[in-house]
Amino acid sequence: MKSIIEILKENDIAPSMQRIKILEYLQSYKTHPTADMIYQALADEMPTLSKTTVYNTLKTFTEKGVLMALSLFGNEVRYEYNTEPHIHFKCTKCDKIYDLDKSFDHYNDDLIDGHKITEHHVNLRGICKICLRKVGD
Amino acid sequence: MKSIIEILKENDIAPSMQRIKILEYLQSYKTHPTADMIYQALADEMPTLSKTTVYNTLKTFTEKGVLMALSLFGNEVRYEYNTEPHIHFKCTKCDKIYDLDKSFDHYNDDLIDGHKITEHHVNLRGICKICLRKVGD
DNA sequence: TACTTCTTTGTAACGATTACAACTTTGGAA
DNA sequence: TTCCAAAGTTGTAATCGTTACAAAGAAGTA
Ligand SMILES: [Mn+2]
Ligand SMILES: [Mn+2]
Ligand SMILES: [Zn+2]
Ligand SMILES: [Zn+2]
Repeated sequence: MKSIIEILKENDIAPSMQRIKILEYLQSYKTHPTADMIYQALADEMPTLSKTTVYNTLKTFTEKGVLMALSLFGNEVRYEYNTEPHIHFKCTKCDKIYDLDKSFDHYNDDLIDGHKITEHHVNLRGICKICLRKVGD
Repeated sequence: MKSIIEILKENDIAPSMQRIKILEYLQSYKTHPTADMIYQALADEMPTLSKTTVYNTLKTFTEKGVLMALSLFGNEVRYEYNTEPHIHFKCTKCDKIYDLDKSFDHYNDDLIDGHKITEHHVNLRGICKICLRKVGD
């Protein structure tokens, strides 16, 4: 598997400690965290880390295509390490985000009604299986 | 066609002047406006209107199912008067939002992997036909 | 070394939204 | 009618996520 430093270099991003740790975090935790969640998670290990650095880094990563930024019902942006196209489901009870591997037609690089499509997101909302079970109690 | 007052009453919402004007606006202008855009548009006609009222009203309408709230790439919520399921496309150049009538499998009321689906959004991003033409210049 | 550029940091500012408490309107009892 | 409780509206302050900015630090290069 490709190392984090290799991934960064391939994308013309200098591999600073901050950037390595942030990408490492997103590679390990597939929870679609917000910038703040990432900051909180790394703050112990890196006491001098600045939240601005987290935002800067996420911006850089997203622009270079290393990460995907998601807008999933709410006014905060969530990030994930880039993977195959997949569907997102967010539970209205517990706010957890699930990846669904259901297939769907995706139109990236297509032209629809004359518009050039560069991103395609399918976002579902509802009550997750765990919360459904709790409601039944 | 059903009157605005009828729509409100059917949904157990008392038809105040503010609520009528806000729903009227969303019925007439299919631009997926933000709360602030609605406020700005109505402020001339209703000088005492409060932005809080706009937020309260949009919340009520959304909870009652009169409106749909959309999260389309960005940290502000957009609203539209409820219609048939359709795809949204947002231009990264001009930020305009287009409705696309392309059909897609939608899973409302279905169960996927044990999760109960209540909302299904398909959001595309790219460069709209108008901005594509400008780029060519 | 000195210089340039990139990166990080802390603070302030910003935009969207919510909390809250006071005020106003409404729709029934009495 | 008059009175009151509930519902609705308003303005202000607070909060949250994010961005702007300028200073400080690190790294690379001649
Ligand atoms: Mn995902
Ligand atoms: Mn629409
Ligand atoms: Zn849940
Ligand atoms: Zn455009």
